[in-house]
Order: sequence, then structure tokens, then C-alpha cells
Amino acid sequence: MRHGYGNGQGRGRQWGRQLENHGIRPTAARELVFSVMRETREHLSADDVFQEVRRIEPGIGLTTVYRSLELLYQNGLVKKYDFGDGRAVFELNDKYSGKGPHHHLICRKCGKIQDLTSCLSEERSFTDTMKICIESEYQFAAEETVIRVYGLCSDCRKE
Amino acid sequence: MRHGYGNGQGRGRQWGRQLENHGIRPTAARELVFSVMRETREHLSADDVFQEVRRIEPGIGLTTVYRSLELLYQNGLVKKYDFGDGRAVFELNDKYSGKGPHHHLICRKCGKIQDLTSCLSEERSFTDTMKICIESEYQFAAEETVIRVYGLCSDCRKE
DNA sequence: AGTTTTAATGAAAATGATTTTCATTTTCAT
DNA sequence: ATGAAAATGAAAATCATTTTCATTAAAACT
Repeated sequence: MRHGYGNGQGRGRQWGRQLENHGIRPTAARELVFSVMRETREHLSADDVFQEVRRIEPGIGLTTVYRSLELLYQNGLVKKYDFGDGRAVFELNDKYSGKGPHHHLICRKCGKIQDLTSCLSEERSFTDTMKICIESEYQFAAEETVIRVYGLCSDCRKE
Repeated sequence: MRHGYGNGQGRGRQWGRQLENHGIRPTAARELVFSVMRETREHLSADDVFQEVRRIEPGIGLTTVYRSLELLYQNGLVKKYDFGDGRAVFELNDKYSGKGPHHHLICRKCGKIQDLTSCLSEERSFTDTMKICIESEYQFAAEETVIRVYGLCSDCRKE
């Protein structure tokens, strides 16, 4: 007898049982959402994830994708961004993606989002300095610094 | 004979004719929206502005407030932010507010947004360094750097 | 001041992302 | 295998924002 959507142990994609270690009840839908997040380097919207998920398991609903992404977000497995276009986008948290900490370059013309992975040493020392400054000036406990650089990407500045 | 909503030249609040210099057709509604933006130090949502506007001139609609804010934004008079709570907030552009350039501290618990106006020299030199780095590494023409620090505000960390 | 032209406005409807509701199904400990 | 608790899907609800369109106001010309 088969239950649910299968467990990813067959011939196809392996997506089973990554979530148990994170205190999240591992259901087929959640594992699949997490699997999709692990297999992309892009920033995906909830609907992007849904489209990919339904390709693999058509029975899963958009609502569940929303709920799964929110759960992964609350548990620190994915990051959630709003780059100002009216929808959230998600990416795997740095510590699971192998990308390392990074920030973003956003083209104001075409909207493309690039990862900013160079220039990290400057960024690191800046963040540390700021943290101390912010603590003493505002009694604010800084946890995360988000840096976004808006401008023109290499393609758009040519035109 | 009176036209429109009045011109703010009477006994009450003076809000007339600040916009002509900015290439914006100065209508009563726009002047009033701009006036509200100039008189607050807060970050206001479109609805916040609408509530304040209607207190002064009840005839003005929310749609017009949205349109006016967008126009002010497109013309660089106000800034528009999305701090991730599903709505845009606006504040007067630095050069009209007397605040000077600044960034934001956002409390992850209560959602309060504070201006980060100290620690500016570090921030300035960091931004400049990054700009050069980003130019050479990504051929990306950096125009504006947005820095947000998430954490716990002084009130919330007590509890 | 009166007329014309063009742009702005308000109300209501439309949109679109996200959330909620609720009846059904799945998971997990027993 | 069984039952309690949690997760799911479909549809409806929400909520910020945008669009539509008939009306009104502003600016340019008499």
C-alpha cells in the first residue's frame, strides 16, 4: 500500500527525509519544497516553487507551498526577501547553500538580481564595526545586516 | 468663486504651491500630500497619509493619495520602502527632510523602524569602497546602497 | 472672464499575492 | 492497526495596490 506522494526513494529524484534533523515534521510536500530550494541557485517566488513542485508531484497545492516555505523560513532553512516588486522570493540559507554569506545587486532597469559575493572582507569588517556602533548608540541588538545595491547591471548600461 | 479644495492660504495650514519648482503640476491634492510628508518624521504608509489628508480635506480619495505618492516618488521628493510587511512606506527624501542620508534599524519583534543616523562616517567610506569593488568585479554601476539592520530594539530586548 | 484642451480625480471594480477556513487526509506515537 | 494531532487542498477571504471610466479641475488661449 502506498501513502502520500511517495518518498523519493525510487528511480527518480531523491528528496526524502532531509527535514527530520531540523525539528520539522517531514512530510512529502515539505521535503519536495525543500528539495526544490536546494537544487536551484536562483531566487524563487512561491509560485516559481509551486510550478516546479507540481511538475514532479501534481497533487500538491499552492497553499501548501506557501505554508512550507514559511515554515522553512521560520526555521532558518531559507531566506525570504522582498525586492520591492510585490512578491516574496526565497533562497536557501547561506549555511546550506554553500554560497556563503552574500548580498545583492539589483538592476533598476531590468530588475535582475545578482549575488554580491566579492568584496566580502570589506563588508565583514563594516558589519562588525556597525554592530558595535549601533549597540552603543541605540542599544539595539543587531542580528542581521541586509545590504542591497541598486544601479545598472552590465547589460543595461550598454544600451 | 472657489475652485477645488482651497489653496491653504487661509487661517489654517499653509500647504500651497511647493510643487511647481519640481516640474509637477501643482494640484490641491498633491500639495496636501506633500505637505503631510513634510510635516512628519515618521515612515508613513499610503493609508497613513490618506487618513491624515482626509482629516484636513475629506473629499480626497485614497486612489489620489496613491497616485500622488507615486508621483512624488518618481520625482525624487519622497523615498519608498518595503520593509517586508506587505505594504510600502514613504518618507521625505533626505535632501528635503534635513535628516541627511540615513539607513534603518528594524526590530524583528515589534516591527519598529528607527533611523540610523550615527555611524555615518564608517558607512560612507564603506559605500565608496564597495562601489569601486562592485564596478570592477561586476561591471555594475552602483547608484544607491540600502543598508538595513534587523535585530531587537532597546524596548524588546528587555522583555 | 470665457472657452478649449489636457490632465487629474474619485468611486468602483479589478488585480494579484498571500492567508484563512474547513472538511478531509496523513503522520506518528501507541 | 488505531487514534489524536497535525498537515493538506480547494475555495473563499483579505488586503494593498492598480485600473477603468465618467466627471471635474488646471492651464493655455482667446
